[in-house]
Amino acid sequence: MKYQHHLHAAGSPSPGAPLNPWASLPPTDPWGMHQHHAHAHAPDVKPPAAPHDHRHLQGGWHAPVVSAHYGAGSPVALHGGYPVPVHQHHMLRDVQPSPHALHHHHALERDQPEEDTPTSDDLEAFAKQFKQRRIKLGFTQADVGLALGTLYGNVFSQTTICRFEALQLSFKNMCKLKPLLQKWLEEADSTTGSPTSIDKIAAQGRKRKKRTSIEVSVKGALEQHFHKQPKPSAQEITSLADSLQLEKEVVRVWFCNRRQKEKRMTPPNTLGGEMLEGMGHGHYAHDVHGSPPLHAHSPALSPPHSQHSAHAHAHSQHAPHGQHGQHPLQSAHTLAAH
DNA sequence: ATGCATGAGCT
DNA sequence: GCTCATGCATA
Repeated sequence: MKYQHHLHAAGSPSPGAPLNPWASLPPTDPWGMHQHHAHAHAPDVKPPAAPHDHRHLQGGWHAPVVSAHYGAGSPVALHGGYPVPVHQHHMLRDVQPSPHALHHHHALERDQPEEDTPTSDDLEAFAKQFKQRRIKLGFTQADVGLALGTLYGNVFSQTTICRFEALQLSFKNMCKLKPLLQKWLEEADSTTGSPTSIDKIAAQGRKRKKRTSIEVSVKGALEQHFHKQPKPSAQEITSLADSLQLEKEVVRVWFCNRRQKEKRMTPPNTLGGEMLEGMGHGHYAHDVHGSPPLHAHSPALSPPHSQHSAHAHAHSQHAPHGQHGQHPLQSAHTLAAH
């Protein structure tokens, strides 16, 4: 029960959407934020008012109610505060279509596939195109994230932009972000040459747990268990955590994150070291950095079929398997010294 | 570029 | 307690 319910409105984010009237911050701040500006430029910004305004994502992200007093008065304030090589616009919009971009339509203008749900291939093509142009224009992933906030009210981190470009988000998530990035691309394109600096506010102050680093050997053990039981019970987690000498919470989160990975568009390689036998040369099924061969229908890949049943019950939680059997074989290797 | 983490929203 | 979107911190 995930996708079915509310179908996203990814198709039309209504380009004509009025610019957000920057609202003011709500009095309630779950974030102990109140920190003065961190001049220069903070690594990233996080609107204190709405960390991530998910009030109801995918139902069609609504308008921005983000707060933030970005000193941006202009609708188009990009650049984060570093020299931006202002390039001239040129470049065609057409950038190497996928070898299989066969749309019996016109091979031209393949921006908005139709008006609704894009296909995995559309996303893949767009992501690639996006990255290319972004770079040509001289923007970093962080810049784009910020610009989106200034432009539409939804700020995103470098991480998210990066993951979008690498197709490391769920299909649904990709669909949600595409329209925004697409719009940004247009804006950035027509604005090539109007550097506007904005202020970033540094809202931080949250006490985040220090990232616990899990040893490789331990990760291997976790991977192994994951293959046997992707969704261990609380009890199993406890004992597993115990035997691995990790906090239960850490283990629980690890599994959650691991599961999420399985659902990305670009599936993780759960390869052990099993393919080293027999073949003296390792040749992976696919190149992680070159041409993503993501073509098998993975759970996250299957676009929500144009089904408009207002009721859900078919839960797609399933585990379609099909490409699922990536082989558990994970060498446990060395013991963990601790 | 990614690993671990937080949190909203559901169940 | 899970899923999902998202990001700080880090490699």
